[in-house]
Amino acid sequence: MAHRQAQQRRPSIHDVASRAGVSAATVSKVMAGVTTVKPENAQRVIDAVELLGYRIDPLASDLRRAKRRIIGAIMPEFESEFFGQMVTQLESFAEQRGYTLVAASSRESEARETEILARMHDWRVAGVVLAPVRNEHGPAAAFMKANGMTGVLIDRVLSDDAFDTVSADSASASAEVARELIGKDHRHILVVGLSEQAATGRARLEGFRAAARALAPDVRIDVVLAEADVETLRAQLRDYFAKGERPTAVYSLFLKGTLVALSEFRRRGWHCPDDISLVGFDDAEWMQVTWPAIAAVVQPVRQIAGHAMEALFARIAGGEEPPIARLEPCKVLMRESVGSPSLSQPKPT
Amino acid sequence: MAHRQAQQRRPSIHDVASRAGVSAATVSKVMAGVTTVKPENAQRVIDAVELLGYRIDPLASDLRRAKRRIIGAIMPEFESEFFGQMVTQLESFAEQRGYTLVAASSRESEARETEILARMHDWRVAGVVLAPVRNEHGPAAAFMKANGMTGVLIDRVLSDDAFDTVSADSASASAEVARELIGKDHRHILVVGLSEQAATGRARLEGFRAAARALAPDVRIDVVLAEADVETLRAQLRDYFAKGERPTAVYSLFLKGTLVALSEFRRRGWHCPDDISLVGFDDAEWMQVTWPAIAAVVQPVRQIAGHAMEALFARIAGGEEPPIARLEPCKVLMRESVGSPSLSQPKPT
DNA sequence: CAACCACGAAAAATCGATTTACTCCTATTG
DNA sequence: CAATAGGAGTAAATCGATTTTTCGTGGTTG
Repeated sequence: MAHRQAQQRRPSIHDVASRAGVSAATVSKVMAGVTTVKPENAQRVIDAVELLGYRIDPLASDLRRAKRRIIGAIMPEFESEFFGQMVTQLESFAEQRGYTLVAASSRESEARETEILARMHDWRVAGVVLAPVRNEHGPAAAFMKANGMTGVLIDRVLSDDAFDTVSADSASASAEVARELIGKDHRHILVVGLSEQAATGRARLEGFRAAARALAPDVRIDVVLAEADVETLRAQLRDYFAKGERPTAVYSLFLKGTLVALSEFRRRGWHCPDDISLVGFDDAEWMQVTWPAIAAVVQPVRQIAGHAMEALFARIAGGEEPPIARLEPCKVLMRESVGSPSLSQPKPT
Repeated sequence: MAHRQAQQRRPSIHDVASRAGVSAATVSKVMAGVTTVKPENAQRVIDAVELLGYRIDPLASDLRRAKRRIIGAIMPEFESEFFGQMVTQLESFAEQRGYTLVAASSRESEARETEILARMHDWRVAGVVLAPVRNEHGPAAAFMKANGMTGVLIDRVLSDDAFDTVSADSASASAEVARELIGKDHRHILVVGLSEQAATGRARLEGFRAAARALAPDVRIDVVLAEADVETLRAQLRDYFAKGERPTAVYSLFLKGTLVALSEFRRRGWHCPDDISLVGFDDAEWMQVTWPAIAAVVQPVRQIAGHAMEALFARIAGGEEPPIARLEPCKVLMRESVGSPSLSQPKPT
């Protein structure tokens, strides 16, 4: 029945042991790099490993160890550049430390988020990097707390009393956007976003508002916030413009909002920056090749991922310091979608 | 020393067993839904499970079983919408069957690809969904073959003699693009792509060329193919235009190529579709909100993922039929970036 | 020269399940 | 009524490692 020679069972530690004429324990020690093994025996083990092509089964290995070398990552989605890069980075950092990353998408659902977390808990992962759908106060974080899981919260979070958090410095970046827009003489600005991401969204909004008001007390800042759904935001934005409102600039607090704003502009036949200016939080590759190129806040994905993993591994190693909240500085790329309203005639609605 | 109650060990099957007053074997049977258990005992087990919050440890469970319920997925990158959606879909299908998906990015490197594969082999995954960096003839597929791994190849593949393959029907989609462009009176078309993805790229190119020639024998089709690197392609494209070539339309065989084409257009101050038309293989969300909206070939991600998983699980279940090569039909979305050359004056270079 | 120590290696326990093999019992059948 | 079949359950083996315990051998010391 054995028609394929490759189909045979992989060698186990015992196969190596018997081939090298030692016990399995000795093989284990050699593999772990323990020194108390006679050089001659170590060599025989190494030869046997080489000969048989032996590799440790991480599953069996992890079962016995105290801490399993698996890290879980939960992102709201994989489809955007931001989270795509994030997963890539996290995986790469995990790999560097000999951990396996298991990534899952909560698909913007808090219910799924908790389910996935439960499944990761079943795997007894050493730690979790959670980018919550909503914010740090959701059921997922509560679940982690209740079950004594170790983890780090990223992206749509500000700070937490149980977990380290790492996110972009939304407030500072937004303040810089405000400075740019005010500097270009915008005095009527619309901010669009989602109110669900409570803390982060508010930080972006308030950071923007405070900076703008400080520079130009007469500035008018309108706000269109949808609860959670992008399509609702689209409808609200449509209503807003339909009322005849004509801000000279729009600041979107998140990527999808930028897309929605752009598509509304095109519905109305407005062009950036002549008819209206646009800046969005979150950069994407395409934004620099379109015409006009879209101004955006670039989040430091690498730093966020790096510091998140750093914090996580510190906790896994047993760190007991009070949790810290990290804010990573963003870069604001002012591109062609932003101009000065004074230089162009506002088109009638 | 026990300062946190949540920190305690999770209940094992033995804890449940002793609480229910039965043996571990009985608990295992109840969990597996085996019928040969006295209803009364089954109930006691269920109660104990409920009370202790017991959940099976998939690691321990998999160690004992013949087939481990882990699926590996290897993608060239996570940053693009296509692969992001792909991973999301694959994860969701895996989850439906009670499998855990471990995804890794080869970061467009064949060396990494094989490394990752080796690591997945260490985990003794039940199967692998591999989207190879190059094509089906790379070292990764060879590794899988040599080690008797079961797997499915997707995306940058056409067919293989050892593995099932699933990919977009590049040739038909390209033919449709050709029909559209020829129909709009384009007679000088540039195709840009990467030659590394041999088979797929050639299918797209030949599908396009054949259909175009059939409809308009006088059509001139230029081709700019870079070996593997996007920046090289950019340079070659720049050279091409610098020579004074003025095709009326560009067909990009892959997403990054579309980005490169767009950015070269903007360097030269050309606008779509007045100065030049553009169609790209691979759609993205932003393409419908920019001005102009970019025409694109939409790949059926859901179908590809679904059929890949179907094929994979059939193999895992022991299917021994000869491998089949599936081609999923694409949709071509003609958007504003495509126009008729006759309607506009070509701008001098 | 007996007692003790250190070293290296093997034996055995362990991790948390699943599966096999075996033991009771009860019910059916010839 | 003895024999057999089947149901329900348990003890033990197993998966493939790691870790703890035990053991034997030499060398040192009092």
